[in-house]
Amino acid sequence: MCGRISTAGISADILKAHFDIESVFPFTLSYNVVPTLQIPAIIEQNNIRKLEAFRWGLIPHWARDKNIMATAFNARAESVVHKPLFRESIKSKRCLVLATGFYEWQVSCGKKQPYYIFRADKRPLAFAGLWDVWEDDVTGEAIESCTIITTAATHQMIPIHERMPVVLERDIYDTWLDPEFNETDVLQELLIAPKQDVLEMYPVSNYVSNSRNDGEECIERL
DNA sequence: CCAGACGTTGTT
DNA sequence: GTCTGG
DNA sequence: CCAGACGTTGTT
DNA sequence: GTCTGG
Repeated sequence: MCGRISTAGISADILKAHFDIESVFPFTLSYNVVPTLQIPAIIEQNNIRKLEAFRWGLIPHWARDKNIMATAFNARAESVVHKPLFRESIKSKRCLVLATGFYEWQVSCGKKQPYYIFRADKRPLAFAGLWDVWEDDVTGEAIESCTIITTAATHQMIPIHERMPVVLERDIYDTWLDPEFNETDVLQELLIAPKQDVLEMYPVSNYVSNSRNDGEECIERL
């Protein structure tokens, strides 16, 4: 799993209804959302922000230069609580990264077949995410960055890929978004046991494999 | 103590 | 910032 | 993550 | 092979 996700079909009203949020930002629908584009995110309770402002890949506030952790594009649920890179964010800078679905490439016989994966109930997915703010000592430039947490694939996903993003359920949102809550053992429990049978998937064309491509064709069933 | 690392995926 | 390795 | 580029000079 | 852009 990586940053290739889709916001196809999400609207502000849908987000309000599903996430119990009072205000949302205006944003653009995208079928093939790459890490730096319009991925909505909820940061803390009742405060939803456009992830466009965020850089994909967590840059911890203590990083000497902003490129040092360019490859922290995912965090593993199994270790996120203990890793120096994530241990601060996991305590008080958790967020939800919202999408209607994501893509994963199944490799067999050396060929890659992309799949579109989404909730069977058609609701938006809420990925468990982390964020942080990094400031340049010299220029004062501030960069907000984020990442999502991955876990072992559910039995449904296994045929396609070994890992998948942590998809949180509605009853978890409040706890996950509460910056005061920092019982890391409880948080880890939430992450490592993904709910089964929540997702549905179908193969899509290779059109989506080029991240410059966007539009309905990305999620058309083959 | 100080210095240096701090990450994941996928592929080999 | 905080942990690990030496 | 995957796909695609990977370069410079001079001219508009 | 490795980096960049999306």
